[in-house]
Amino acid sequence: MPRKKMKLAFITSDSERKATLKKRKKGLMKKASELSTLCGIDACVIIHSPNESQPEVWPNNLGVQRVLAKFKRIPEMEQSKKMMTQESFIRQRIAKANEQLKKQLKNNREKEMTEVMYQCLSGRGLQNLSMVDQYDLNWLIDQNLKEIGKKIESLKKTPQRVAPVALMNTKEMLGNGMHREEEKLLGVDLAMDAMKRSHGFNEWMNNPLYENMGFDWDKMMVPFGDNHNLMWSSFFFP
Amino acid sequence: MPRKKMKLAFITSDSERKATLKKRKKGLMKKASELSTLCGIDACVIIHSPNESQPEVWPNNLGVQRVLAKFKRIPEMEQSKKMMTQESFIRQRIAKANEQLKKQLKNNREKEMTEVMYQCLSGRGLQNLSMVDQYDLNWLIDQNLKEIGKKIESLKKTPQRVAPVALMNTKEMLGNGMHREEEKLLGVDLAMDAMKRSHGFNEWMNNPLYENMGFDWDKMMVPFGDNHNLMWSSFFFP
DNA sequence: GAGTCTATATTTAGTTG
DNA sequence: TCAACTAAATATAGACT
Repeated sequence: MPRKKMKLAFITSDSERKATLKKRKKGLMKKASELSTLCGIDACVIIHSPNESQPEVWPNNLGVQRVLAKFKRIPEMEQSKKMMTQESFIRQRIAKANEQLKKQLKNNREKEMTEVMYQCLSGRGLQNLSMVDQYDLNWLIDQNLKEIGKKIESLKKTPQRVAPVALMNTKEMLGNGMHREEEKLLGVDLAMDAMKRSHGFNEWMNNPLYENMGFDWDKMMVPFGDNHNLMWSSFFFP
Repeated sequence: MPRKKMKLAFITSDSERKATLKKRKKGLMKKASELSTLCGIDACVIIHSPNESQPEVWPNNLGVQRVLAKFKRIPEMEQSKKMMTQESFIRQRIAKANEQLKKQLKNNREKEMTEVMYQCLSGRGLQNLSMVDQYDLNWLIDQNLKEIGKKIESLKKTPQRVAPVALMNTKEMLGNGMHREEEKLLGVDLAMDAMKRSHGFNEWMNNPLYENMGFDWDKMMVPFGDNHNLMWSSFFFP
């Protein structure tokens, strides 16, 4: 909806509500008409406006009767089976929104961890990281190393000897810090600019942003080990 | 509809039709849901897809039953009165489209005549103009002169004496050609650039563009004098 | 109120994986 | 066939008449 994104709730102003009803009723009828024409199907729409003794229908009285006749023919039990009920419809939309949220959160988490990795490589230590963060960082580094490994494989034909890096133990690297050469391999010099902001990760873990947003964390959690703190890891980096 | 403006007709390709049905069905349901929420009304949608024993309905079985109960309560005779039938709905849309077309055509005609006026002022004669064109040109010039008159009135406080131009007889001007000063008043020098194209107006009157477009000229004509050739004039410049 | 206009929001045809 | 994406087409909220 234009000019302003309005929220989907009952419009309290009488005049506005009436205007919207008029516009959208027309729109709905048009859509029904198009659907029927394009796909050659039988359909009907019935709208009971307040202060109107007559309902407004599409396509017309006869059409509605015909569609209703078909509808009536279906036994009660069957009707409630495959039908798209209002509830299932809303449920579906919530599920979709949650999925997108999840994707975005995973994305954000990856970016956070990438930043931590670069901070670590630039010399600042890991002492402020929680177990969860360390776990995710580990995962992220492993992913990067895998990619590097692939790249090295594809470069094997050249005479330079760089392969060993890919075989190094990740925890060793984290513990001992990396040497200048490996840093280069990871593109540190080029990406150093990305290190502008620095978050307190414990604060982030309790970020109020993710509270009260009707997001069912329990349902989304996939068990992975016993440690409840591993929620993030198990969910985003299984 | 995106990417390409598709024509509103039965989609022959099975797979495409099915895909469209799926998308649009969802869209229609969403619209119905929004309308109901925003305006607090009772409504229902029923769609019978082929190869589906069950119809798909909004909002749900119970909701449909309730809406139908209300619908049934209305006596047959009344039902067909105020209802928006498919026919009246389409008729309405055609009327609207025709109105827009009419507006556009009037607009175009005004532009054409403005061009003719400037051609005339730049020295080329009127010998190729039909009676209709001359009539409309006359109308257009009168309009322009009225505007000039108004402007002059609002400039009366200044000492310059320019008023007489607005009082000149339009036909005299057309017949005798205008003098340099009046030309300036009409903004000829500034607008001379607009004179790029030149149409044969008789050709234009029979322009195939306006044939076979389902446009009911007879119904749109408003009688004005006996001369059938005055159609344009009477319609656009009454 | 009922239309008209127009800047945005939403829908969706066609495309891609 | 399906879902995701994207660019274009449509729908429409708010402003204006």
